[in-house]
Amino acid sequence: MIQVRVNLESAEGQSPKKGSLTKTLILDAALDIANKSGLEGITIGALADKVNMSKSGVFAHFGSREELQVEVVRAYHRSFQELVFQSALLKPKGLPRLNHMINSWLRMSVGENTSSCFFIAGAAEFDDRPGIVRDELIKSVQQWRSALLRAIQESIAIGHLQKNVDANALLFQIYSIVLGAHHDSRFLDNPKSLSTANKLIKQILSTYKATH
Amino acid sequence: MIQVRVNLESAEGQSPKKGSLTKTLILDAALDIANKSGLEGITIGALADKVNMSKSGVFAHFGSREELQVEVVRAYHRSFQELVFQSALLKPKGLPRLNHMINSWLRMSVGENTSSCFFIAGAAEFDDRPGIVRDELIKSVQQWRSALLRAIQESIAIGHLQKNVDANALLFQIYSIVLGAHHDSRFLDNPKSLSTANKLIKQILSTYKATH
DNA sequence: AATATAAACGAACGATCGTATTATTTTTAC
DNA sequence: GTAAAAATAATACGATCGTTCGTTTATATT
Repeated sequence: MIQVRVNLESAEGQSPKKGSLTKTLILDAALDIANKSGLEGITIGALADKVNMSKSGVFAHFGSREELQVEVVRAYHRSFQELVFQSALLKPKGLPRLNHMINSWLRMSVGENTSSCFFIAGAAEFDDRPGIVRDELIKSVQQWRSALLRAIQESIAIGHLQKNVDANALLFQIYSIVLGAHHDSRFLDNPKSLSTANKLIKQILSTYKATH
Repeated sequence: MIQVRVNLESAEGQSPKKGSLTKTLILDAALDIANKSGLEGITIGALADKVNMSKSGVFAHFGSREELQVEVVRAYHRSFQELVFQSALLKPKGLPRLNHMINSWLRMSVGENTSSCFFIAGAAEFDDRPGIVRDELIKSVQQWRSALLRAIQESIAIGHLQKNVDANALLFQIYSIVLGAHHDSRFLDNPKSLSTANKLIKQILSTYKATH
């Protein structure tokens, strides 16, 4: 199981300043809540209980609940980058890397635990709610989609996939399958959704595979 | 644009009894709200404003907000049945019927308007919230999936699709694409999502098409 | 027309939420 | 060790929510 944790961004100053320590603690707890109940499930009161602080104490670290949610998205994005994206860069370009990206993303989104992918759950939560949280989510999702698209294009350029493959269409197809797995797993409680998605992606990619 | 309306279920008694009239009115307004803001966007106060009634007046028609939401799901299901499913039965069995089901569903979910498919939006809203609303949603979705599966199986039996097609896998694939289109349209504001989905489904079905 | 029933209202309650204000404690810096 | 600064707490406010209750109005029945 892939677990998301906050990596504190103590880049600039080298004195952690205690305050940023607890802020990390709070964000960690917020990630936990959001994993189970979505970003809208993050309530300052519940968060305060979880970290044994007063509401106002928690609140003071962020200017508003919206800002808190934005920071949660950012924290998740950083972890996602690390766990899914950067680890895929260790794999060789082309299909190996693309496959690795998809697989770890799938495991993260449709894992055996109750957790869920923010990019998917958040999209549904905020698709009709404009604001900075939605903006931050879109930014993250587009970045992730760009990474996937790049991996597809590289697979084509290298010769792993056929030259005439429509990269954008394939991206849409892959993204849809992950959405489908997420849906079947979380909503319909279908335990086979992960393997179904894996099989399907394998099949699709093999269809597009270049004959060498 | 496909518009969802409440068809009052005055099957039993033949005197509409005024009360059920306004109940229909309320459900209609609730459908309107839910289309834009989801089932959780249905608030009794907002609903009362919309139909020019008092909160308690609205409330009295349903035992609770949850019951109200359940009735909204049921009302949507009836309309869905009528607009998408029953109209597809007029088409000949096999691929024509299957295509019709998918197309009207897609138009309904990813139309140019701001509306959204309850089965999709509701799934995301209630995938982590147990209760009677979730149960009702699952019931509806499973019914719709069964109908789609049947259409696929008939297409195979008739000989429109190859005999070795995995019906359940194809169902998953189709459902995922609609989810993807919904996602791209609602969250990413991609205006091409409908045509992308249509093209992809056409391509997939043609791959599985039996050579006759 | 009189009566019984159903529908709608108005006001209030209790809970929860985010947030602002003010005070207190703890940490940091010198 | 002491003063400045940062972190946390205590409290309260206003808003919104679903819900309850007693009353009034409208409809149906005889």
